[in-house]
Formats: sequence, structure tokens, C-alpha cells
Amino acid sequence: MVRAPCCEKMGLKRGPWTADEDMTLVAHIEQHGHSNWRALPKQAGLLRCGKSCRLRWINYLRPDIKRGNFTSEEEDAIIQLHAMLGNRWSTIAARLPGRTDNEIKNVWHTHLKKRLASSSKTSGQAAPKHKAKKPPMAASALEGPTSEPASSSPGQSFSMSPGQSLSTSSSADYSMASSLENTGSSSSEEFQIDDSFWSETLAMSVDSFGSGMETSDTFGADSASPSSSNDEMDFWVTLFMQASDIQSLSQI
DNA sequence: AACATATGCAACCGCTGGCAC
DNA sequence: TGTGCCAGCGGTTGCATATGT
Repeated sequence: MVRAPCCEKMGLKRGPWTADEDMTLVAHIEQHGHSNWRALPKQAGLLRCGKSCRLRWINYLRPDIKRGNFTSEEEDAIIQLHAMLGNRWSTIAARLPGRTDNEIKNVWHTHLKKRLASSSKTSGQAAPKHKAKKPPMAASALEGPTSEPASSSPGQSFSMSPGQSLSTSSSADYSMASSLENTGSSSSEEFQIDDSFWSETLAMSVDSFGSGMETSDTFGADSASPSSSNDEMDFWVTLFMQASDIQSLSQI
């Protein structure tokens, strides 16, 4: 398929946003919304492409963005959700209010991946050294209050045994399997899920979610509706939270 | 103090799926 | 039904800053 270029390169500014540009974008969106990103920069008088505007708004300027370090709870949630969902950053972000997919992706690649790798090697030791948080760059004046600095989080591993397979099928399997692949290198013996867990939990969950969950297409693109898709996502989140709880209890 | 290297984050690039015509 | 446009997503890059030597 022939595609239109992302944006006309000529005359459009790139690179870091200035505070003025930020204010212009915020003011325009507050006044007119962002129904059409492509037309927005022209309407707002910005020399940026719509894509850049959208990214800036979503990742930095949205009023509900939570700035500041991730808490250990958030990091743990990301680890667990990534184990479930793989690199579906937007889906993971949807589970973490105020956090963006880009931010989560960055945190994963800079902190959490290493943390998992080191914990798999040393059983939860050797958290990466943290350097002081650098001050925000452009548009810091627009930032809301930042959240409390993250407490140094203990090394933690969340993984399933590599050979573990699911009894469900199709795209749900794909999702889970891909997440297993993604975390395969960091798998450890710390958290194992056996067949009895799955049979029990799935039986429980199928009851609570009504019929159909055990069948295919749970994650497929042809899911019936967004709401059902959310339900399905809830299912898997719930499933893993339960798994986590069970594991925690078993360690007591 | 100066330089080299590592780290973290904002932004960009290219692809995909959905939708309208 | 095919085509083109658009928004959204994930991977990657580039740069500023921190840290080490």
C-alpha cells in the first residue's frame, strides 16, 4: 500500500520541544481538543508534524501524567504485567494510571530488564546502581508536582518455569507464550506454577467470567468488542495477581 | 580537572490496523 | 472491494547528564 509520508520534512521543526511550543500545544488542545492530530499543528501555529504533537502531548503534557520516579510497587506491577503481556507497552500503561507507554518502555529497558537479569543470576541481589535523577529538561515549568521519589526497590523475580504451557489455546496462548519468551532468560526457580494451579485458577476464572474464556480468540484482533477485550485483559491480570498471591502465601 | 564511558529519557521512525470513501 | 489517510504502537536513536578513571 502506498503511504503518505509521515509529515512534510520541509520547514517542520524537530528535536526537543521548547516551553513556548509546549504552552502553545497545551493551550490549543485545551481549547479545541485533539480530534485531528494532522491538522492540529497548523491550526495551533506550530512548526511540528502532527505525530510529534501527539507524542509530546501523550508522553509529557497531558494533565494526568504522573511525573517522577516509579515506585517499587509500580515497578513490580510492570514486571508482572510484562510477564503476562510481553511488550504491549500501551496495555501495560493502561494499568498504571498516569504513566505512559513510552515511560514504561524506558523504565523497562533501563531498570527492570537489568534487575530481572541480575536477580535471575544472583537470586535477587545486586540492584543496579542508581544515579541521581537529572532535572527535567524543556517545559519543566509546566510540570505538575512530582511524585515521591521511588524507594530503592528490592530485587525481585517474577517468572514462570520456561517449560510451562497453558491449557488454553490460540491467541491467548500466543500472548502468554511470547511473554514467556521475553522473560525466558530471566526465568528462575523462584516462582513456579504447576498444572494444579492452572486447572484450579482457570476453573475459578471461567466461572467468574462466564462462558467462552476457555475457548480461542481471547486476545485475537477479532475479539467481539473493546469491552470484551478489556474483560479478557482483566482476566489475565487477575489470573497473574492470583498467581502472585499464591506464590507469596506459599513462601510464608 | 579533564576525559571516557555509562546511563536515562525524550523524541523519531516505520509499521500496522481501522476507517472512510 | 480496493485504496488512501490517519492514529496508535513498539523499536530505536540521539543527546544531556552522571559517574568512573
